[in-house]
Amino acid sequence: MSENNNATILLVDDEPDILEFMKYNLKKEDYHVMTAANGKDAIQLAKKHVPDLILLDIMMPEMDGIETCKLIREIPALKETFIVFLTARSEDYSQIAGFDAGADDYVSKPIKPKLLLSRIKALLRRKKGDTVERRFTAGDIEIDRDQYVVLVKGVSMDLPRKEFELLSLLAAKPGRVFTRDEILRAVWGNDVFVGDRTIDVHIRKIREKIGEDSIKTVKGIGYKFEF
Amino acid sequence: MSENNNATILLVDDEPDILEFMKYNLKKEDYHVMTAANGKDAIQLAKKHVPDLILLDIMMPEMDGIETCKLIREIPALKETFIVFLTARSEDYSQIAGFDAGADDYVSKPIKPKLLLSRIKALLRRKKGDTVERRFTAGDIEIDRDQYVVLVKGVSMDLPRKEFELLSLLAAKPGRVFTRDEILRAVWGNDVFVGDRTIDVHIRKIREKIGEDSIKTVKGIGYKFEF
DNA sequence: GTGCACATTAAGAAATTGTTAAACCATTCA
DNA sequence: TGAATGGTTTAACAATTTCTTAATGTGCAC
Repeated sequence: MSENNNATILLVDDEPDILEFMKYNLKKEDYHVMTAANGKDAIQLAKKHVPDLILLDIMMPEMDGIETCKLIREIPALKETFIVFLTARSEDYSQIAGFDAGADDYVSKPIKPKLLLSRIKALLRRKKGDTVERRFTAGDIEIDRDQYVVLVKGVSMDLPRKEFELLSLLAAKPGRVFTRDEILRAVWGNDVFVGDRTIDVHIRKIREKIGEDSIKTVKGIGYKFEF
Repeated sequence: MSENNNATILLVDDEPDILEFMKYNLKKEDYHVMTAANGKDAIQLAKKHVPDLILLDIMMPEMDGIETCKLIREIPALKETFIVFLTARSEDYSQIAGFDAGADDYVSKPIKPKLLLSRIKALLRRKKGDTVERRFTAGDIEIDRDQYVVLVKGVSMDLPRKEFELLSLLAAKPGRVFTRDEILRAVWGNDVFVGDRTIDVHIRKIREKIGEDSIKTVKGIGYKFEF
């Protein structure tokens, strides 16, 4: 059974067979798929229907993947879009200069559907441009994203994922109020819908663990972290 | 019981009370402690008896911590020395520009001995400018990548390749969480994809051999090595 | 008092990891 | 070549943890 992946993926490759093959595999996973046979078409399409992720073959006649990638990166509307390069196996990771061009990942041919899908999933899970501090302090709590722990007055405790992300979000900007919508988008992602009370429950658990008045309720708006 | 910390630490602070307090705590842990009340003296001392780590108060009359730090960083003999800033709570992490000046870490006042000590330990554990150590120790396991051997409490045991690489990866950065994706790429390579449970099985075997709680599960994220 | 927004709790759903055994694979050795 | 061996991966299922929901309570504003 496939999950609900409503993300849109743009496939760019000059070989129709590969295009078909990948399209088949992606559709099976409920992704919305668009295809283009060259860089120029790809850019046109991407501008029109902004995709969440672009799978870009490196070797293409006329405009190659690197070139296409650079052009895409200059389009403001596509700032949030992930770009994954498809490379021939022989090409070396460090050689391809794909990352300089603005790629987020690369997968080498021949394509293994399972690998490709897991990579796509991993990318879509994280949000673009999320340059969060790896470690910061707020009052007497300290958050270390590398270790995935929060220290309360120097004592380490580990919160489960949602609690950690939620606290992390609030504590990163002490005093600033986050609306429920903001919290939802940041912690749960753009296309996840959970009940109204779900956030409350997580807040409750955090308060239980790090102190009742660490997180303040701003009625009608949302929550904020204060110290 | 304190371990054998023969590292030398230079304490720099203009407040005698704080100096005493920290000296007491560090000595209790068997560190060799030197103190200085201002930046100038600190530099003199550091040149003479090269310390492993310098604890440097930011706010000091005459020459402040930042300035002192910059000067220290220009002394070749102190290239390997870690510098940790002591900041007042209110000062913001990003504002202090301490990292630009060449600091390796910072701890905010009021000083909590436990936190401070754990930071110091963490720093001293890794050697300055280390990429992938060929040989390193983490808790009571010791890994020698050249000989492909791991010693547990001094007893050598040979793990098969995958287990060795996996343990090696985690133990090289104690405390830091590695996601399954990261582990896959590091141990199996970028192009290989193995089933979801494969990593678990290897983790299990490692735990069997070097102790159940050597590797900690961080649900929803990955694994980390701790001691 | 009524309505609205949030708080609390406990239960069951969902997701993730643990465990085991067996299949698979490559290499060595007779 | 063909067992034998040790290592790796898979698959099935168990165990566990985390998440979400739903029901109910509380307090404040109008």
